[in-house]
Amino acid sequence: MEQSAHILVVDDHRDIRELLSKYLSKNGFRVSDADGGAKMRQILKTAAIDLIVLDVMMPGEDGLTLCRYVRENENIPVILLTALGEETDRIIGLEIGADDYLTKPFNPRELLARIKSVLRRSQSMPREAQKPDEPEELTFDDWTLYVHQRELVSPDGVTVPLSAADYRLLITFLKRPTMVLSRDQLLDLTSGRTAQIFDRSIDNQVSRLRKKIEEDPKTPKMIKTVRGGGYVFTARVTGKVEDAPFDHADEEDAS
Amino acid sequence: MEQSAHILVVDDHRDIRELLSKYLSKNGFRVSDADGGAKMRQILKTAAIDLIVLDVMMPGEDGLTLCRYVRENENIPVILLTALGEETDRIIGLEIGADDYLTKPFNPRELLARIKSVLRRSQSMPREAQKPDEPEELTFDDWTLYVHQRELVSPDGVTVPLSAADYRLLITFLKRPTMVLSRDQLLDLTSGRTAQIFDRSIDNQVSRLRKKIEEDPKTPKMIKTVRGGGYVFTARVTGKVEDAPFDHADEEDAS
DNA sequence: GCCGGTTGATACAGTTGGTTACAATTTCCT
DNA sequence: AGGAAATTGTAACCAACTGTATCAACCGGC
Repeated sequence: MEQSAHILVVDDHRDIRELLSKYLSKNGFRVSDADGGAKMRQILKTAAIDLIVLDVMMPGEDGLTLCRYVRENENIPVILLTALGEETDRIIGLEIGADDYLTKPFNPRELLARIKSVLRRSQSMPREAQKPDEPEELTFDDWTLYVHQRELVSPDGVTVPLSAADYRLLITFLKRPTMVLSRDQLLDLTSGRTAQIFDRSIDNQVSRLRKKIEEDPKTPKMIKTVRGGGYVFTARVTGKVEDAPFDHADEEDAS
Repeated sequence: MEQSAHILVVDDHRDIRELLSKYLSKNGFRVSDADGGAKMRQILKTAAIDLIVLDVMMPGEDGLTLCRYVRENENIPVILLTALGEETDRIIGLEIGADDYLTKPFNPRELLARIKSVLRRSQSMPREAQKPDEPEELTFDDWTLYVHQRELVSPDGVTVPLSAADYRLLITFLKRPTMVLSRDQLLDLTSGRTAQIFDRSIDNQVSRLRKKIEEDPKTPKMIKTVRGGGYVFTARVTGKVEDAPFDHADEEDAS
């Protein structure tokens, strides 16, 4: 982290984005911006963002949703911008895991101060440590997924190659065992996309993953279908946390 | 896939209940209401509730207590109604796990907006929190249903394949043994649908399930018909809880 | 550019479950 | 008791849903 931090500004108002971008870059930050969730996710995939400034009030996916998404899928501090009096948002925002918030209208200098403070905090105390008990190995039905290595080892000890999509789908399931996940949710959780009308890509992905991990893919034991509902991961999952301070090789999803 | 969400309004004032019920159903929601904790619990047993609107100020069990109860026993988002200025309640409410709150007096349209927002959030991002003490195995008359695995094993130890609908119906019964459930309730509990006039799908589903688990489907021992009333599951059900193996915390540490 | 691997789209076959229709059963009413 | 009406059981049908083979677009690495 020798060079300046890279800030992502997410706001639906173009003028605010431009204002903030200009102001922040004048103050030595690298800045990207996004007008909504889709763009945000795209940028997160292609750039190493250090901090996100996120407006709560946005059409479509609101800021809280996106904040939670970031929390779930990335490891990047978030500062929320809330409208005056939206105390709910403020409190919920912090509960969801925002690192700070600012009430609009705000003084840009104030934002600058918060950004520096949050960056200082998150650098001195790597968030990896804050993120409680992120398991390093996940075991299910005699299989083991070594999360950091993205390596899946079968009950016989054979390493099964997982493609990027396989891995994303599998870990999405492993984090939510026994929970029925709709295709929409799976699509959102694995690739951040929203489903097209006749989108069958999740079915395909499930089918492919089943071929790799199910003994008999025709009668799956672990990934069960819920007609009209989606899929469930039914095997018992146990997570093992090692106390290795590790830098996330994990966040760079397929770019 | 979704039809209209089913909202439960809990308030001790009859006029508020009626007002909200009317307003919400006019806006396309299905609504039930309860005047207190007892009724609330009863409804939660017999209907598939998607969201609860809960008044904090109530005689007897207050809203915060009930909110905590819901959090611990169900997986349903809660919106709290608090009196003006009761900031304590609000904050405690959110800490207890309410998903939003509204200060009385409020504009019904505001409530509507919050409801939609919470529903959107809870649908796009399923909460990972799991209900504690959820039985893992349910045994009835020498049969065993492995809940997480969605697998049913007969007295001879044979695994009987259950379709998604079979499973939903069976577990609905197993959770409510000796309770007469009307077709309407069963339909709501199994698929969240509301019955059409000549809806016989539950009868069919019962018939199909009987063929799988009754020794003699013509004279059922477990799923009995209550003419004019619905169906009852009459076998004795015992549940076995294994200690939760993996309480994966992606739950954020409250600041 | 070529090659192996990955992933989404498409197509088609196999399943599921809601609907319908009708038979069987129960209730109710003379 | 006899018969009509209401209720329930279930077979059969079919639309909707799901599994997966196949193909095409794409991507990274030589």
